[in-house]
Amino acid sequence: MDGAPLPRDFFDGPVETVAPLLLGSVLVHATDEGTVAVRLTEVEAYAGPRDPASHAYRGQTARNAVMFGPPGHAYVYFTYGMHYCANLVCGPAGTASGILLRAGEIIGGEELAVARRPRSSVRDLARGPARLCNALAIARAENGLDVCDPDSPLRVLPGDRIDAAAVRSGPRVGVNGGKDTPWRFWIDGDPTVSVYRPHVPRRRTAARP
DNA sequence: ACGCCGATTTACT
DNA sequence: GTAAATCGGCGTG
Repeated sequence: MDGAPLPRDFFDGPVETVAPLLLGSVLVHATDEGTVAVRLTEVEAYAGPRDPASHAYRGQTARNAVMFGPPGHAYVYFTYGMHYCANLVCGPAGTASGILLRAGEIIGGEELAVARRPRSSVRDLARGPARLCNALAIARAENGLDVCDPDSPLRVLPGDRIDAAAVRSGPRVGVNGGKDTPWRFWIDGDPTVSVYRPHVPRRRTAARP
């Protein structure tokens, strides 16, 4: 897995424009265990403070601070008490927009990815945002890394160009606000695209008599 | 095939 | 207190 990462200006544009162009690109994470690479097949765009579904909607906090920084950096957040999800910051600094990496196909280091996720089939290794982070060992330590830096352990490399006709879009997964915004993008027919689950409010888990 | 549920942190009301 | 950019296990059909 070699070659120059995507240039920073690739990410320096409207997030909903950049997100579909990111499909087919390759995210690489090198650790002391080895290197795993994933070809991105599904992403979601989140705009800044004007997008009710975005973590930046209510302004800057300690968690989302990276979103307010320069483009081309990884915003990794922890959710549901156990999972990590990764975004790539987009647009000019301060725009606070990001592209959630929802799914991909493992194209390098499959053995290591399987070792990290022994219960998953090969197809499921990075099929879902938290699974993708798990397979690539992306966690808190990777928050803020520059994916355009050739020396960074976490990088994004250009991939084969995806024909625009092969890119499909639809509503984002698991979000309440902005359901009418079709900012989920995926490669049509790719088996590693996550299964679409419409948002269903979960019943409260609290207070039982 | 599908539905329910628990795990358990973070941010916000 | 409670919902959240989730996942895997276990139940039922």
